[in-house]
Amino acid sequence: MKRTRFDRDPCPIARATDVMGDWWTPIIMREAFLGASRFGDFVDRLDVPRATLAKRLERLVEDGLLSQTAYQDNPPRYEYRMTEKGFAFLDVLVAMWRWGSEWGWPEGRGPAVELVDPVTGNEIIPQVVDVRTGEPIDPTRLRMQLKSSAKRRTVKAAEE
Amino acid sequence: MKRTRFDRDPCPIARATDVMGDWWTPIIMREAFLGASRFGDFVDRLDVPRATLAKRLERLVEDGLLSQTAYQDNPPRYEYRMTEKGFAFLDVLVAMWRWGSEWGWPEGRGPAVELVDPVTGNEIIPQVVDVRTGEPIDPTRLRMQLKSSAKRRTVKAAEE
DNA sequence: AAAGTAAGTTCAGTATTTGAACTTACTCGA
DNA sequence: TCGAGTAAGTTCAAATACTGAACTTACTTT
Repeated sequence: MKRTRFDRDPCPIARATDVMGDWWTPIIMREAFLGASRFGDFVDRLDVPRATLAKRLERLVEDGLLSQTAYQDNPPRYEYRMTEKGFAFLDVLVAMWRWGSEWGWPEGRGPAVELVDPVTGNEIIPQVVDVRTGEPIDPTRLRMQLKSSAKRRTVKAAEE
Repeated sequence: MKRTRFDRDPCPIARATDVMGDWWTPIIMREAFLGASRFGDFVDRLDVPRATLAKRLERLVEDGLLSQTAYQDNPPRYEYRMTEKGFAFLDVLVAMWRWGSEWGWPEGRGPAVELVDPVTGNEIIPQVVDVRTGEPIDPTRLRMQLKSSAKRRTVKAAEE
């Protein structure tokens, strides 16, 4: 019996879960973003078990969030770098940051870290919005449904 | 040996990972948001193993993302409902949706589902932005650091 | 009275995670 | 040139976690 995989699921949330739902993976991506690139960088920063780390890096490379570049041949040694797909994933990490900051500590306390723009020095406060309106997502006005293109096709088929 | 927990980690991403990094949890939260409330609702919609589901619901209640309300006494039966903390988590799901939609399918294909506003009928395209500027997060201008309040205290101490 | 329902729990077999020790192929300093 | 050090894994055994199927409990319906 292996773990149920979501990589063929029609829902984008399930597909994302399949990639980043492995224990340690979001934290490994955080460190990759913060500059870790070699195996030892991750080991030094994270006390993650080496066996687990090796498996996670392998999968992240397979899934295209990290790329592997040899920096030495014998023995072969690699550097792991964020790909475009990996950078895009940052939005998820940042949404987790926001939620974790707001809800991850007991009342009255909060994290001792913050997000800043190194150019302006301003604090960055992430928020998820709708591109069309620029407004935050309203949970009471959010539905998931078959795409209108698929719907249209169905309607069209029904009309014929 | 038990799994390394991140619920005391100083990083908000780690705290979020601790809650939602369990396999099935994001998908269970998706269904809860879509209206599932009883044990059987989740079983019907998700073919999740009942034992796993029971454990996840228990932990989500413990962590305050779902609340448990008895709708019958003997035998005791509960309804699981989203709390404010659970609704806030929707931002993370929605960020996962966006990333999953864009990167979870092979080139040229995409998911057959979409997010819509049921009032206007418009598609909702989620994006993570900085509240201050309204602009998307630029991965090259994002640093995580000790909070300025902590820094200020240090600077002040140094000045004295 | 028998069958069905709802929400779990129990079970045994796999799979995964963990920490510690081991491996490989250099590189450096004495 | 010998021994120690480094880097990136791999291997191992023990502990957990996940899975699907069967079981339980206390009603409710036919």
